[in-house]
Amino acid sequence: MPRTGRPRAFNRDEAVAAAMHLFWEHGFESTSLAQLRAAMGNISAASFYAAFESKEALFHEVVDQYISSYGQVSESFRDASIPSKEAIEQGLRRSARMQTEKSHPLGCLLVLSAVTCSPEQNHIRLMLTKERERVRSWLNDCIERAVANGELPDSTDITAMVALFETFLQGISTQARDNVPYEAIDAAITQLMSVWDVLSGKTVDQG
Amino acid sequence: MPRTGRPRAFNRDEAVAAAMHLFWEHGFESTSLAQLRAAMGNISAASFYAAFESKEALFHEVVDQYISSYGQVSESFRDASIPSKEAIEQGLRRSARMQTEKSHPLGCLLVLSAVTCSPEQNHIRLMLTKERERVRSWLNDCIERAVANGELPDSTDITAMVALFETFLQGISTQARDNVPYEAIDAAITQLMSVWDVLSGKTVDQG
DNA sequence: TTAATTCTATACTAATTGATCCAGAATTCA
DNA sequence: TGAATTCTGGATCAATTAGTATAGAATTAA
Repeated sequence: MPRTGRPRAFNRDEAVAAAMHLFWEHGFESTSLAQLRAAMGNISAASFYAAFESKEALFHEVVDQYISSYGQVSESFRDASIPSKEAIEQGLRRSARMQTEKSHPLGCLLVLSAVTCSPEQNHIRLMLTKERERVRSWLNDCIERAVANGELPDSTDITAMVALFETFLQGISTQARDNVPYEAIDAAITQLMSVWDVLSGKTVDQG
Repeated sequence: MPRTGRPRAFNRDEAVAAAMHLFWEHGFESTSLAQLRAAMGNISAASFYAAFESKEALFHEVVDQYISSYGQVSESFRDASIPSKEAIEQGLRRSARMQTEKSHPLGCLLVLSAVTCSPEQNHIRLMLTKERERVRSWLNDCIERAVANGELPDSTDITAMVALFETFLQGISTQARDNVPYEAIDAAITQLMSVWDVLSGKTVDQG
């Protein structure tokens, strides 16, 4: 927020959004500064570094921006006001829908943009791992809640259920990248949720 | 197979294996030629190009090698000699075990080594997508078999079931990378397979 | 009007990227 | 032995990588 000085010639928020799309599509390392600067409005290297400090600092900003926008779909897992089953189902369906939207790159930025990287950039990968672990802990809490309030029996293997839903959730990214349509993933979620009914002891009759 | 000429000073198979580990760990683009040459026995650039033609050609060779070794775990999906449920369960458990082994990089090379890449290398990504589609078609055939022989009812939503298992399968790569232990994924597979029993009309009693 | 401040254009850096060239070394075959 | 063949060491290539230095332009506050 400079009170004085020459005003910036480009829109910072728009520039970050453009960078997000590039990082999302191509990953952190495979996105070059030249591409970034071009997409951010053909800004000069000097302008870039004056505004964002470094490629890595920009990426951090992009991740924050992603989490507080597209990433909100997984907030469903934290919604304690609805049954845990609903929370999980909603989180999965919203994730699948968001990740298959055509208005932005396919899949999840937190899963895709640095699953692999060079040793020098490993801290970037670990940073995204930490973000994924946050989501995992929400899923864990959600299922613990279900056991606590009787939605699921005490004998529930919580670790297994967390791994079940999180593995599926993370798989959506690759599915989306491979152009599997939303409808197919959505139908798979319907099947997946029947695991819950089996556990909760409901009589399930499908077929 | 040269009949004459100066013999190669390094073991070609070992070199390919070393390259596989690097591509697997860091991905296609993030693995540099310098790293490759170092890991392949400190061979010179000339030796590298004489033996492998290019980085891309080497990667193709690595993918072939991977498919006919570690990748064999998904051959279970093609095993028509056992019930489809068993085939799928076995394929998933073997994949989970292989991908969490400590003797090589975590996760699946076909899923991880080029999910994202620069536009110039997009054909590499598409090549791996095709390999994943082969596995998908095996899963599809496997489930169609189950419906054909009465293992699953005619009303089964085949697309949904394929998407269910394949999404989970692909999610294992990220889970493995995030150091989720085999036991947790294995327990998740147990839960996942109960979807099959629900569909097939078995009375399921867990909990 | 002037000083302080902040941004931008241009040129540039050192290091690294994948890849090539060439001279010489090591082998087989005749 | 000598010719043909194949590999290796070392120098080199143009292009690209992330990032910087500098000078001047554009703004605000006094």
